[in-house]
Amino acid sequence: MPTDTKSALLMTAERAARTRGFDGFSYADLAESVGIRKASVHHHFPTKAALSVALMHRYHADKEAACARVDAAEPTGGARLLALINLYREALDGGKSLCLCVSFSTSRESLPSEVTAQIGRFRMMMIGWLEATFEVGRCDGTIAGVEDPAAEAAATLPLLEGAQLAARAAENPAIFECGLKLLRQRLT
Amino acid sequence: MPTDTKSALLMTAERAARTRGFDGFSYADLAESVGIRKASVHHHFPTKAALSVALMHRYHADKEAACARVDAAEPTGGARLLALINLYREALDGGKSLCLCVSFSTSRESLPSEVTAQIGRFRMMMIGWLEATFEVGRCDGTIAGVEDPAAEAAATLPLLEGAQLAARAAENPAIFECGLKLLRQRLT
DNA sequence: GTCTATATGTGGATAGAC
DNA sequence: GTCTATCCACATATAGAC
Repeated sequence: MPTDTKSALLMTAERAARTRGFDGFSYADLAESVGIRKASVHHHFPTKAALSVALMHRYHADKEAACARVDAAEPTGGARLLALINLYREALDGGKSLCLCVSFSTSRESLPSEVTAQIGRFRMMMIGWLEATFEVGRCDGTIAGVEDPAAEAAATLPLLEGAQLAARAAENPAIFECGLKLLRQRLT
Repeated sequence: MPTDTKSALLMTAERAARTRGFDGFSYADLAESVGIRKASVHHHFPTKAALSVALMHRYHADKEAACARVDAAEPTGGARLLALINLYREALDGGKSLCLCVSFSTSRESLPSEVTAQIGRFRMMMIGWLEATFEVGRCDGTIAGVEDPAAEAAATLPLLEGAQLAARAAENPAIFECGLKLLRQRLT
């Protein structure tokens, strides 16, 4: 059996939000992509606000699972951080898209307050993972020059997100690489 | 004599774009703020695309001048970089607004390609200034640990922009401070 | 330069039949 | 669950008078 309609809508909506922004797609767009009518989209997600909450919820769970997989696959702090950088590069999709967190952060006014709260929780989760990763890297020596893991974590997430935003604005992934060069040089 | 209508429109539009995004304000909003009618706004800026170009043009010139003033006022690299950080914090306006470059970067789909090009030129200008500043700081010893001024510059602009974006998303300026803590500790 | 009036399109959302 | 049909609000933009 093919993917059910609700999942197809979530997938299509996430891609659209990440490439064109939350205001950049409409129920009409989703309907056409999935092959149903506008009214049917409203059956699955009564309002666009409800859709945004569902998207962010799924995104948080997905990324948290991805970080756990990185921890399981990579023993060193340096390798883990490199894996996260790679995830952000992949999300950039050659300069055409952003991660959902950055995309939603830029659409603040159009989103319900619940999504604002979800964004905050997502960033806290990511910074927590980064802090633990820098701590591991400090101990095993695979990340150079770490003195304050919490401060490193608080700086690394905005760097990743800002580099992604700049690269997408120019539709040029090289900008992402330039921004991350310094950090990458610290990894063994 | 009071500010002329065109300047008033640019000022109002920039504030609106920075707090609510380019898609977050309409000609009706501008008209009401300035005290004229929608059709009169079109007299000054025929299309919203033309308005966006004018905004970005003015913004580039303003920021370039601000950097020049910093250079004139501060002799050391560390003091100059600190002054730039302060400019980005002020643009955050307590967590309510972004700098125009970040705001426009997030509205890519709604903007004419000329603005995309302007954004690219703006970032090149800023990275050039940052590279020169890191070089000065490296020589005079007021920025610690500088080995590659170009890489530092390429990392610092996305950090500033990403930290601003995250702080605005949560409407919490403390997030900006946390992100910049590490960099600030390197300044004398 | 500013106005009234209007054209035209599109957005999110709902009612009610099948 | 999906459809047709429709509502209403608001967006950008234009025509033409003053």
